Amino acid sequence: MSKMDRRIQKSRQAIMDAFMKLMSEQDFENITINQIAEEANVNRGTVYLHFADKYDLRDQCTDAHMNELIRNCMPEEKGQLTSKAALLRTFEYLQRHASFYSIMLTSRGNPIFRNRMEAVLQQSVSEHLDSIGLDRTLYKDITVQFLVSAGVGLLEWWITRSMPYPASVMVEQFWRLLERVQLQVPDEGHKKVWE
Amino acid sequence: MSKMDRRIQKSRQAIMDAFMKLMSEQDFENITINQIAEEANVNRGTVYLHFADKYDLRDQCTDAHMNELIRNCMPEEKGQLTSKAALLRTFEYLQRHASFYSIMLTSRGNPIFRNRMEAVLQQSVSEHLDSIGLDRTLYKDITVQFLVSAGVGLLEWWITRSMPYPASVMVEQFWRLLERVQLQVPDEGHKKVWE
DNA sequence: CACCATTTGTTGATTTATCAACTAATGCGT
DNA sequence: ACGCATTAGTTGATAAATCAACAAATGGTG
Repeated sequence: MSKMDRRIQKSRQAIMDAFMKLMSEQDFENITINQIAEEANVNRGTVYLHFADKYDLRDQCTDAHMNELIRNCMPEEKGQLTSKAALLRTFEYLQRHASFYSIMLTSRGNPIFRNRMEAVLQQSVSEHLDSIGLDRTLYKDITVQFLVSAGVGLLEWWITRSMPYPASVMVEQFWRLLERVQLQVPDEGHKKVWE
Repeated sequence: MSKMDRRIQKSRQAIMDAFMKLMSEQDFENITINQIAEEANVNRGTVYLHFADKYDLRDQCTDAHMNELIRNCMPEEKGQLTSKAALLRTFEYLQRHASFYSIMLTSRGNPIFRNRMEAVLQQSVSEHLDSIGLDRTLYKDITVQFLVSAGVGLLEWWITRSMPYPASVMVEQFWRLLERVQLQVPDEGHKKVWE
């Protein structure tokens, strides 16, 4: 994965960077391969050498960023998003790369980000639930989807609204909500929060 | 010249940029080809594909910048450095690219910049003297060398002292000195300035 | 609708960059 | 002076990028 010919890395990066730049300037559908190649200073054919078309480029671009996110925020094996530290890293990472994620999230009509993000969290949350043992009255798949939707939705909300709160506040609030559904060991004692 | 394969332009540029970066950090003699290749993100062999060795790289780097200077400051054919406008463009250009020129000028022991600059001005000044007709009592070659040394020396002085005056002041002062040796038509009337 | 320009993909021949492997040279410390 | 490690160049096989030329699709304008 990391032992590729230098040229393909450079070309891919140049093309992706060019694509992102164009995405920040105009609507996705209006972007042409010619523009991308020109902006990337790459022959048009080279684009097709790496990407099937615009859409494939958009998807791979998303995936690349998503992998970076995982690599940076959840260095532990089996991407654990279930510690406060990891959560904070993630929010801060998104904040640093807001230029990308806000573009990807605000371009209406492609739920790619949401889908990929959900897929990533699906596994992470599922494994976590296995490890802590779930209340017998709760269906696992339903609980997973509930938590994943909540998490991704919260992230999207935060990004698309230009991060109205600092990452630390978001993590704190999110953590409290997780405690309420009793899927985390409470920080302090075992007092029931909804009595 | 400008219709080359994209790859060679990119490679040459990357290598030259890397070289300049290293020049700003350490002494020329201590720079290795390995460092250059690594900094440029290029295979070591690629360096040798474009440059014979360190010294060739240093020279070509100088020439490239020099050609850029000429192209930007003296767009007229036969590089005329004999108008106030061209002079101002030149000083301002040097100011913009001070990062390069101050490095090249302060690296002791290689008069490459001075030599190339003089060569460029030699021709320019020589042609100018032909066009305005020289005082019979003055030898042309001597006059040329006098003016060229003065000009280049002034440039070096300005750059190496971190441009203590704005470009406009330098041009104004330089122009007045040129007037004093009566190789320029005075801006205002024909009054003798040294009477 | 028809026209025209642009874009889209594809192809094959060519050039360039990459990599690994090698020898020679240089330098550095013991 | 002797090893020992790094650097300097070189080489040949391979992979990638370039370019030009192509046919097909698209999209706006009269």
